[in-house]
Amino acid sequence: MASMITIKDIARNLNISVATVSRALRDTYDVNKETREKVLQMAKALDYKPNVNATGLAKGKTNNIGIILPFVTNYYFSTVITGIQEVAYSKGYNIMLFITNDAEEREIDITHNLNISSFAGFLVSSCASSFKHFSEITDKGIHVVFFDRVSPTMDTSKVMQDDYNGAFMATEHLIQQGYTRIAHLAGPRGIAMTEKRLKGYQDALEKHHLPLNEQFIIHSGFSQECGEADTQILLTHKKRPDAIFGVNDRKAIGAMLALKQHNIKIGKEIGVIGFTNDPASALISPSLTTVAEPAFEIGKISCELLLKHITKKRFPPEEVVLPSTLIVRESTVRK
Amino acid sequence: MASMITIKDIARNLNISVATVSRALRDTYDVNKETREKVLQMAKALDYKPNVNATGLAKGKTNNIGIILPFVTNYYFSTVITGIQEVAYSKGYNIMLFITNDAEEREIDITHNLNISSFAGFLVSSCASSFKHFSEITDKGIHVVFFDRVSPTMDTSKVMQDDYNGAFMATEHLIQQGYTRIAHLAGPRGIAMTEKRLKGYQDALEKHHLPLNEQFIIHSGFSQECGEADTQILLTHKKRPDAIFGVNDRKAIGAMLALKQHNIKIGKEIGVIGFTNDPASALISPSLTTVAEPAFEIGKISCELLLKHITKKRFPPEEVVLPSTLIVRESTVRK
DNA sequence: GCTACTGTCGAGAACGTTTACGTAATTTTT
DNA sequence: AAAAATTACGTAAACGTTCTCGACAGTAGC
Repeated sequence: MASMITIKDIARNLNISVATVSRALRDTYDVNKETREKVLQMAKALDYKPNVNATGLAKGKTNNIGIILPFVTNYYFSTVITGIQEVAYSKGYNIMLFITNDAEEREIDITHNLNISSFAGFLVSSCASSFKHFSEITDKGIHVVFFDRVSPTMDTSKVMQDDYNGAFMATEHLIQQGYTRIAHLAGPRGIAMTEKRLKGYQDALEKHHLPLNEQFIIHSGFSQECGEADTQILLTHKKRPDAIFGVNDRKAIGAMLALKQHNIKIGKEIGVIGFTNDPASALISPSLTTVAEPAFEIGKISCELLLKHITKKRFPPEEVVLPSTLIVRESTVRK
Repeated sequence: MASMITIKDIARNLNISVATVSRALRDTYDVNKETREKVLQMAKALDYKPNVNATGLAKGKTNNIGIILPFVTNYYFSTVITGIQEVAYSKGYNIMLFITNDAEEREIDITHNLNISSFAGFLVSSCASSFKHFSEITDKGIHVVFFDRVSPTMDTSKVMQDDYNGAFMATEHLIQQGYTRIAHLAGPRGIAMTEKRLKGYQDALEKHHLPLNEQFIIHSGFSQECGEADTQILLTHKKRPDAIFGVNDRKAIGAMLALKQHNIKIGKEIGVIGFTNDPASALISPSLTTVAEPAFEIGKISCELLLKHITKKRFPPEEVVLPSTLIVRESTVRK
C-alpha cells in the first residue's frame, strides 16, 4: 500500500486547514487568490491526485459511467464505445465496461450486483425483453440512456439509427434492382430494433405491391452462423427467394457463405443486402451492399445526452434518431 | 440522490452494531452464526449493496482493474477485452477502459490523470516508446501486466503471442510455396512486437539462404491504409517482390486491395500472408493466409496473472508466450 | 464609535465502511 | 470453585474528502 499524497499533506506543508485546501482545489470562491496559488503549486509539486473514493463518498456521486452491452467484438459496438469514450474522456469521466454476452440473465445479474449509486449514469444496449432491472436503476435517480437496443417503454433518452427507414430503403433498393421474392433474415423477436427493421421491410414490399411471404421471414440470433443456417433453410423452399435482406451485415455475410456453398451467383441470381456497414462488408466478394449506421455518432451523442442528464437538474429525455444511409455495392447488382 | 440502504439500516433494524453487521457480511469469524444468518437475511430483504467508495476508502483498495490499450475497434483487442472481462467478472472485479488511440501523449496523459491508488491493477498494451509512466505506477505498489505490446525493460508479468516463431513460420511458409522475393510490411519501429516479427522474417530468409533486401522492408503504422500505401511503393520497384508478409491482417488486407487495383493475381503472381486471424481474413477473396493469435486466451491469462499479483503477497512476474498457429488459405497458393 | 457587511479561513461533522481494541458473558481448564 | 480461555459483540477511530457553520479580521456606512 503506497502512501499516497493527500490533501492533508498539502495543508500541513502550507500551514493551513484542509478545508481551505479543498476549496482552493475545487471552487474559486471563499479563498484568497494568493493562497489558492500556493495550494495549486504545492499540489503540483507533490503530484497530488484526489482520491476518487473519498470524493465519491463525500459528494455522493462519482465520475464513472457504466456501459452495458452485448458484445465488444464487433464493428458496431466497438465503434460506439470509441465514440462514448471520446466524449467521456474529454469531460473527465471514466467508463466501466460490462459485457452481457447477449444473455438476459447475465444482464440482470450484472445490474443486480452493481452498487449503482457509485455511478453517475449508464449507457446501455439491452438484450433483455423486460426492463425491470433498469427501471430499478432509474427509480433510484441514476440516469440511463439507451442506444441501439432501446427500451420501448421506459421514459429515458434513447439514441438509435433509423432502423425503419434504413430497412425500407434496403428493401426498396432490392425491388428497384428487379428482385421480387425478397426474404428477410430477422433478429430475435421482441427486440425493438428487430421489429422496426421488419416493419420497414414489410412496408416497402407493400408499397410496391409485392406479396408478403411469411416463409421468407426467419427470426434468429444476430450471428453469422445464424444467417448461414437460416439461408440453408430458405434454399430448401420449392420457390426460392431471389434476394435476401439481412438484419445486419453478419447475418448477410452468413447468407453469402451459404449461397457460395451452393454455387449460387450472388447478385445475379440472388441479391444480398445487409445493415451496419461492417468493414468486412466492403472486403468480402462480391462486396456487400448495406445500410450504414453512424456508430461513432451514436456513441458520442448517447454520452453527451447522459452527461446533460447528469449535470442539468431538469433535462427532459430526448429520442435521437440518426439517419441510416444506403451503400450500394456488388451484391445487389443484377447484370 | 436516492437514499441508499446502508449497513446502518441493517444494524438499526436488527438492533445490533454496524461492526457486527460488517463482520457478518464479510468475515465468518467473531460472529455468531445465528446473527450472521439474520444479517444476511435482512441484507437481502433490504436489497443492500455495499458502497464501493466507502469500502475502497476504508480498505485502501478496490476491485477495479484498468485496461489501457490503443484501440477497441479491431478484432484482436476487442477479443482480448472479452477474455479479460470473462475472468474479471467471475472474480468480482470491474473493468475500467482507457483507449489511447495509439497516441503516446494520450497514453501518458491518461496515466498521469489517474488516481492509480483506486485501482487494484492495470492491464496494458502500450503504444509508447518509454515506459516511465508505467514504472511510476509500479513504484507505488500497483501491479501492471502487459500484453501484446509489452515493455521490454520493466519487471512485470507479460503475456504475448509467439511473435518471433509466428513470423518465422509465415515467412517459411511463403518460401516453401516457392516465393523468393518476400517483402515485409512491418510495424512502427521501436515496438517490441514489430522487432520480433521482423526478426522472425529475417531469420527465416537467412535459414533458407534468401537475400535480405532492405527495400523490401517498410515500417509504418498498423492500419489497412498504411498497408495499402506501402504496397503501392513496393510495386514501383523495378524488381517487384513476389510475396508480401504483413505484420498484421489489416496491413495484409491493405496490400491485397493495392494488388487488386493493379490487377495482380493474388497468390499466383504475388503471395500475401497476414498475422492475427481477423475474421475478415477468412471473408476476403482470395481468403488470406495468416498466423492466428490466441487473443481470447491472452486476455484471460493476463487477467489471471494480474489477479494473482493482487491477491498473493509475493508472486514473481511471469512471461507467458502463447503459440501462434499458421492458417493456410488461398492467398499463398501458387497454382 | 457603533453597526453591518465582506472576505478569508478553520473546526468539525458527515459520507459508509473496516478494524483495532475493549468488554461482558460464556465455556473450559485446573 | 477459581482462573483462564473463548466467544460474541460494541465503541470508536480511521480512510480522504466535502461542506455547513461559524469566527475573526478588515472595511464601509452612519
